[in-house]
Amino acid sequence: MRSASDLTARARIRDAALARFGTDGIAGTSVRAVAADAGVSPALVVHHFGSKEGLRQACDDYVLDSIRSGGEAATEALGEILQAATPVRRYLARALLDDTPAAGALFAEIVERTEAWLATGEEEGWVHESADARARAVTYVSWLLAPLVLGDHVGRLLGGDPAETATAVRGARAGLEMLTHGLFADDRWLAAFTAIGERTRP
Amino acid sequence: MRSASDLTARARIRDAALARFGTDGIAGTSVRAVAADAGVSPALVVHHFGSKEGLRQACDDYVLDSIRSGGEAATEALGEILQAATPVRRYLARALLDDTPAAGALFAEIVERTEAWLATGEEEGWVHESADARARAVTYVSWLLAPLVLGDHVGRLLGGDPAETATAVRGARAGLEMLTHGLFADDRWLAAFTAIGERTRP
DNA sequence: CTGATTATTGAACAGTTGTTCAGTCGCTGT
DNA sequence: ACAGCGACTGAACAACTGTTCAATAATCAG
Repeated sequence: MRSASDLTARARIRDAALARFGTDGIAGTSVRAVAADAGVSPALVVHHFGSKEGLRQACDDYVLDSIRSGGEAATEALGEILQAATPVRRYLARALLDDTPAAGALFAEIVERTEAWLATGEEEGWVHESADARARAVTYVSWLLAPLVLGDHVGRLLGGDPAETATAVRGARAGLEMLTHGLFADDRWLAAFTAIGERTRP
Repeated sequence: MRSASDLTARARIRDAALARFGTDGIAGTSVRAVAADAGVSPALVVHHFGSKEGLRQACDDYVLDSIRSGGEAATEALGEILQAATPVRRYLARALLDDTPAAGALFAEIVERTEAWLATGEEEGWVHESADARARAVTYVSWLLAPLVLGDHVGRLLGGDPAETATAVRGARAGLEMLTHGLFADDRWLAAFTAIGERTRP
């Protein structure tokens, strides 16, 4: 019933909320603004979603479903995210920063998948071994999401439109370069940081 | 005059705003809440800062000064940021997402410094060469800031308190590992992405 | 067609928002 | 002592907030 008629006012409200929440933040968006964007009355928003919080949860669910149904492998999921519609990206970034339960679950889920994926890579020999597989997976995922959250700044400095696919690809390629050939030619920084780690837990 | 008496009500208001803005977002924070945290009347905060926007700009300036005066080299600046007081970190993350002019300037500034720093490294031989130095610098900086913006999620999955220094060090070490030895043992992903880049601009 | 269920609205509510203003307090220079 | 000045406040303002509710329009089963 829901997915059958997804061009209804309900869907329009959700899309409007997604865009506005992503642009202005959840707290910075009024129900009236969402209603105006969707071309309906504020009362209809409440009728369909119960409350503003309900509307936010509906956005959470929609974004989660969009991403989960996107790709199976973690890397493909990343590609989907990067090329997904901009409103979804922006909303996801907001949700991650606002520490929405759904966003937290999604982050944990991606980390889980990534850790398994990297473990497979280790077994098959195309991923280097790590001293701390968990921390590596978490850091890797946070790096994947970084251009998503900081998209505006990254895009601005890379010249093109932040929403432009070419800009995202350019940044991602530079990242893969670092992840493949490494950035530092010797281990001076790694050694220094390892020393700090030892000093923290003597 | 300002720095002379930095324990005044004005400073207390700024600190309270920094914390509240970082936690609840700027739009989600009321002047009354800031005033209550600082133990003053709402009228006093507008007396000192003109408006809520003025208060936000004062926070911007304060954070920028804190970071700029921190370290000279980019890496040291990073260390300062990571170990800086949590409210400043949170506020900076919010400002980056809200696309504050000051935050944009700071991001550009860090990228500039980092690009120069990496160029020096290339000359001195401890940084690998890159096909796109600019994109690499931008991506590298966004990776540096990622755990800052996603601090809550990262910290949660790394077990410890997100504000705990040890947790941040653990994640940073895993990152340096990837940047030193690389993550991928062969260039299958890099080749694939380079192909995508070529396909985007034929 | 009738009846019932759903979609949709306008008006209104109580509370919160940022901001204003007249006025009080405490200090400092003369 | 007294005038001046900045820190500081309580009360109030208009605008906006999320939400409620009765009433209307549309849809659909029988």
